[in-house]
Amino acid sequence: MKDVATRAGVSVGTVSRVVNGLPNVDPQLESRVRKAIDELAYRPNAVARTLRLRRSLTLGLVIPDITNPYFAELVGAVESAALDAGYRLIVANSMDSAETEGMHLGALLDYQVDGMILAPTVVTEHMPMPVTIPCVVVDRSLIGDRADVVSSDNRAGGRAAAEHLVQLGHRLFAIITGPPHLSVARDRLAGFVDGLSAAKIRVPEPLMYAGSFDYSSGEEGVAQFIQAGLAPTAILASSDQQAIGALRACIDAGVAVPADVSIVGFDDIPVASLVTPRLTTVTQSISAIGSRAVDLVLKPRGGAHRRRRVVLPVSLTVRESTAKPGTGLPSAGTSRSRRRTRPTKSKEERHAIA
Amino acid sequence: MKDVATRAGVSVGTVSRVVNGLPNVDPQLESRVRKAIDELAYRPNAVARTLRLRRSLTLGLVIPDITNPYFAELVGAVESAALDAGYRLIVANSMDSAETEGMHLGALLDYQVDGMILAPTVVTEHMPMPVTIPCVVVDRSLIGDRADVVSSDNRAGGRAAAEHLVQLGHRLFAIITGPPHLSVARDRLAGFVDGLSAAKIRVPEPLMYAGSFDYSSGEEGVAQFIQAGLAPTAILASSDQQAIGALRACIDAGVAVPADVSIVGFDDIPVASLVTPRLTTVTQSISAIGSRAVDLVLKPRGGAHRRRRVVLPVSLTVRESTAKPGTGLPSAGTSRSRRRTRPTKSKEERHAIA
DNA sequence: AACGTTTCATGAATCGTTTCATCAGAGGGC
DNA sequence: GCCCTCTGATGAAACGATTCATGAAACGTT
Repeated sequence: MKDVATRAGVSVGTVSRVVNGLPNVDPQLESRVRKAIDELAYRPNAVARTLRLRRSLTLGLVIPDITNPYFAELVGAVESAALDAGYRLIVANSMDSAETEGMHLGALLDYQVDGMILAPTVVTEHMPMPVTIPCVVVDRSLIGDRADVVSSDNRAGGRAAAEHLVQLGHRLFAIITGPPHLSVARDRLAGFVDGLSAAKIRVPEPLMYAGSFDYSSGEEGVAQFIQAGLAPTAILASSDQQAIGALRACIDAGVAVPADVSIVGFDDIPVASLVTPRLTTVTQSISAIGSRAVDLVLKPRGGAHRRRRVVLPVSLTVRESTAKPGTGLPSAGTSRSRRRTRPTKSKEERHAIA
Repeated sequence: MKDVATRAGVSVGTVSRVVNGLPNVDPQLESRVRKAIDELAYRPNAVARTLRLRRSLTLGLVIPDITNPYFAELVGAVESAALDAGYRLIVANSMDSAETEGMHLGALLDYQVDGMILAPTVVTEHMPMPVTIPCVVVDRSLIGDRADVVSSDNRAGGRAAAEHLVQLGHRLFAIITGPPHLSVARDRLAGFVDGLSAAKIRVPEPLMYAGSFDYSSGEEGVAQFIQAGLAPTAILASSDQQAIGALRACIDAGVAVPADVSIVGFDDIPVASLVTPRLTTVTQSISAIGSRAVDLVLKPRGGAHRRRRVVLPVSLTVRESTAKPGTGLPSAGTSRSRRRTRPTKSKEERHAIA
């Protein structure tokens, strides 16, 4: 900037005013300055600007796992909302580790981000929650925390999924839930239970499986249900990844979906409409979550107000993975299932290439 | 920092030396300073430090589409490699737009990142390539560019995929390629052609479809092949997303995979082993790409050297989507395919939830 | 006692911006 | 000619860290 100033024969102050489009600058000088800027290919140093302005025009986003398609979508949504608002975004990935998460949080603070959006991995009461900058939690909410929250109406979604299956005639259900300490998981489960108990249905203990939201939990859940030998005709999964894993396990066990067993997922990630059968699932509007979160973080509530809580509507998308009740899952010990329970490893060959 | 200094009764210089663990500081003073730091919950301002040090300990990564599972994995790999090297990562998403990409590039430069890793959307000769900081291109390489490159051995992968199918007995192939201006797409195609021409096989024009790497290109490709009416028995896709889309289209057209038609993908994204049938595909080691890229960017070549090029080996993972040749794709006009060509829209219902 | 070394602490300059107080000059009104 | 106002440009002081030259004390050696 100093170089630009000397080249244009003005002071740095004037260059600054040209760059920022402030008034009170002689048109002739302005063009001289612009010329110098072009010639020197000058670009303002955002770090110095941040230091002086004490705002970085940057938001931080911390997510548990970028590899999860749901969060990948969330990143996209938040980034474009932030961009629209004139902010840039730093994404950090905690890899489901509380420690990494805390590290990222601190680093983002050190980086002077103007606000933070986070989808926490863990509930930590003593999380070093940045009181200094606005902060909103998405998807999952922290217990006893004072941060604003935006999430989908997980409970209503769960209820709708359950009601849909009940309406199709199902009576014996299996449920795959997420990590119990996450509110998303609890809310979805509560929704399932709501919908089922309205029809006086209870789910027996062995037909509940608590895992994480990933593919393998779906497979593990189904393995457990088969062990239980109760032959449920429908599976309520708490994420599409779980549902796809469950689907995989059903097929491996020789169970036809939806003819024998119905499955419903949650989230509506892109691949949900590509698997066979296409997944019936609860779709949430990720772009709405992203833009509301950015809204909240950028328009902080006045000090005294209570924490804000935005709950966004979801919808049920009925595709091909649900139908009238069939024969249900097989029991362990059936030759059919015993023979084909986990063929994954055995059927995969890996060939190095010279 | 000044506050810490006055509270501990020392100068800011001393505080700085304590914080950075520099020698020549009296143990007694040091403990006073540490106490003050704790009491004031002082955290160093990374922005000021960057300004002074002229390095941010930060790397930038620009990718075309975070929603693509391949890039999501890449982000994870690069981030953990960067973290291991003591750097943090800013990820930017160009959403497949050259303009956004340029914007992000500039913004990262303004942010004084110490190095840049990019998977460019477009080949722009006059891309404002940052000569000022080290920069490496991953996955795709720019034509005529001077940046270092790390990528998988796409050509060998393509060849292996083709040879695998030839070996199974296939003679009539269809190929789905990626955007022709991307070197990844060209290399994979060249590999397919290598493998096929070794067996004296040529692919007729109507059985080549050039799309992007996403799901829908796979579906569109199969639609075109069916129109062509040549009944190929195997499909070589240039990405797993394409392969999954193609698989979807086959199933919708009543074609059994792999009984009627074999499909092989490329990348080995996580969901590739979950769809039915599990995808035979070329697996690349994304974590290797990530760590090599970080290596290169952090250890810049001396000025005079030629551009470096790292090509990583791939392997062929044989799963369930390939088998001996079957009846092949149906022709357009077959009642079977006509009736069931695009049922997607018709079979999906969306229910709002009160 | 004079001198040289070593060990620590200090203060000031610096990084590249923004912004505020100041000031020079032009123009108008009397 | 004097005073006032207004426009536009300047220089210097921040912002929060690092670092370098300087200097003060302590200690050995001669």
